[in-house]
Amino acid sequence: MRCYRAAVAPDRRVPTLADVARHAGVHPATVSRTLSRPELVAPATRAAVLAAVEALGFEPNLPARQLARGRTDAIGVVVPDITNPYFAAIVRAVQRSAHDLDLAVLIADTDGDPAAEARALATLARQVDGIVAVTPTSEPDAGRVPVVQVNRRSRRTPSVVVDQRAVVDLALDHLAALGHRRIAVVRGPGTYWSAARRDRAVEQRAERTPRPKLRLDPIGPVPPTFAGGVDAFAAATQRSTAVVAFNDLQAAGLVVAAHRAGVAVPDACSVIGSDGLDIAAMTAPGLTTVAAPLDALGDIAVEQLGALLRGEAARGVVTLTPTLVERHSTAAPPRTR
Amino acid sequence: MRCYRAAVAPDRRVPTLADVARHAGVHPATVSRTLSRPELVAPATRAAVLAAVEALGFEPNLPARQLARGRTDAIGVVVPDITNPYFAAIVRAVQRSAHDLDLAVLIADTDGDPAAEARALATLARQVDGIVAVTPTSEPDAGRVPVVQVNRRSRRTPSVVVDQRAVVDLALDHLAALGHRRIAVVRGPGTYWSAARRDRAVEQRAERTPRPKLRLDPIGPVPPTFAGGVDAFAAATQRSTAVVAFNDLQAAGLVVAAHRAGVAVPDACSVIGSDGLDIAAMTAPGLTTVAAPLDALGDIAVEQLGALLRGEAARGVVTLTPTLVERHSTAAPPRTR
DNA sequence: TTGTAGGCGTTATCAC
DNA sequence: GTGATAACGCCTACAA
Repeated sequence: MRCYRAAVAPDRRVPTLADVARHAGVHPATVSRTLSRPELVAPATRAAVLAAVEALGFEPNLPARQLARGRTDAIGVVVPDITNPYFAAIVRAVQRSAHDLDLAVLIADTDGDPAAEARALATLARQVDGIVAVTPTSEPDAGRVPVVQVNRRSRRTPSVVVDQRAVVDLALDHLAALGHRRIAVVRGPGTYWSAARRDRAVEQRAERTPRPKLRLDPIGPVPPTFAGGVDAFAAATQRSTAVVAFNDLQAAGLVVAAHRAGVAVPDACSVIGSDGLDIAAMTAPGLTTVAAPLDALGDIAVEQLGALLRGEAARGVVTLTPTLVERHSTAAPPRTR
Repeated sequence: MRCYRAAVAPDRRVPTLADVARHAGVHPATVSRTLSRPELVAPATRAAVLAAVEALGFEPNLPARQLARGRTDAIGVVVPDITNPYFAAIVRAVQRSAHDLDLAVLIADTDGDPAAEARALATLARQVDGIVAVTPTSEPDAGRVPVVQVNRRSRRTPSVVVDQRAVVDLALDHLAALGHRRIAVVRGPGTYWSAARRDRAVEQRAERTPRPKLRLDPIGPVPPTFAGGVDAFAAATQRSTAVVAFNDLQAAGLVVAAHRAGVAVPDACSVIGSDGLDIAAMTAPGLTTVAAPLDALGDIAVEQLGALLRGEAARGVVTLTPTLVERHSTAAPPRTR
């Protein structure tokens, strides 16, 4: 069996600023300046320095730079589960935006465990300048570094959230327009900030009683997973002609459970999801869903964090508006046909 | 609107080793020792130091430590797209294993762009001790830091791969046992190492002609996506009674396309996926699939990298064996019923 | 425009 | 067992 070893440079250690300076015949400080503030250095020396940098293949040692500068130029992002497409989408957006700001991204996956979350925060806090926390179930405390929260608002930190009332209205208005009058609304976990928020929106909607008047059946709380959706199907379709899921995973579960039960979607039962994940397009029929602006969620979180890092004030709470994506899991209720 | 600023400690700067030393009435070196090699310090002093650490809320400055130690205790992982559940699963595994080794994880998402990939590698290489590269389309060159590749073998670096021949055999044997004799095999992108590998396995299988003799229809190359699967459906079912997809995303697309075309799965057409993602359980019918040991892929990659970092030799190539997960997208071909 | 010098916070090698 | 001291590699007033 072939074996491999770390490719240790056989003789030459990695070049430092001093090496470059020697090679270019200038002082180390000049090299440093050439790299960080080129405009402060004469074109001729600059060229010489850059040539030397090139020749030696010099790359600044980041820990040294971080130590001297007092910052890491990295941010952390903590999510419960990176394999959940919802969080993956946010992480991707964060990663991109951070990259545009020349910030590295450290990631921590907490498995949804509050203890792991606290640990992750503490660990991250020591090696990044700021943190984007996507922690549905608990409020993060990162100690010294600034935090921006996604999908949870708090008094202590800026945050960017999705307007849950708009989610509810978009879903219910759509179903109402199709002719549904009795609608099951699947609740998310009681521990989720956004679920609590949505519950309230549903209650308020019931109180506001806009026309047409809807009868709303709260179901659950139900885990925000595919399995949760499967399990909730029976209860959800007991009395209602349509179901609003807490998220797309649940909605996909509902659709599959309907299929198994021989219930036609959307003809016998409408299902509407939430989040607008890619998988919503991958069910049969394709899922009508209330799409959250996932990229924007991440982008704005990073933007806010960037402002904080520059010492600027960040807006307290940014509320993003969802949009309805119509596919084929919703239609008029059976009796009106 | 409420505004927030970075929580700058109003008066007290963050405590350093020297502060702790002063507080405990010992020399800074003793504090350092207490933290990194407690067994070398007298119990009494140790207690005093730890008390001081506690009292001041001291946490070592990582960049300083990294500079002094000459290592970062972090690894990087680069993937084409973190929102692809396949890569997300690997990242999760990497993240966990790394955590167990007290290594932080930096993540880079390259969007499948080779240029971005090279950039990501270069950037990562400067801030981590090693890299796990999941780059299906190209061979990474990270310069000075050791690299372990996932799902691609190379002469230069250790790697951990899935046995593509076993994937092919598992899928074809399963279909053959059900009675299928003419089977479409959807090819992955020509740029993927694993796709090339699988193509070869398919060819070899055709040559080996085990009984029963199968007629294999290669389809594509087809993008390894849901849309790719949808598009490939017509061609794949032209002449065959079963389709082997390149991965689960494609398989899900095939199933949905079948549904749209009014073709019953598995009664009229069997579909088998590959990878064993969560979404394979989320289609209707549930996807029979050849599951790759995704967690093991990540775990072993980190393990190998860990060995490299400790200066030990790593095994050259670790080949992992997939397993068949039977669900409900495969059945006997129509004519045998 | 460039050089000087001190410091960033920790570790490691010595003596004591 | 503990203290002194010199790196680690870079940055940045400040001086020239």
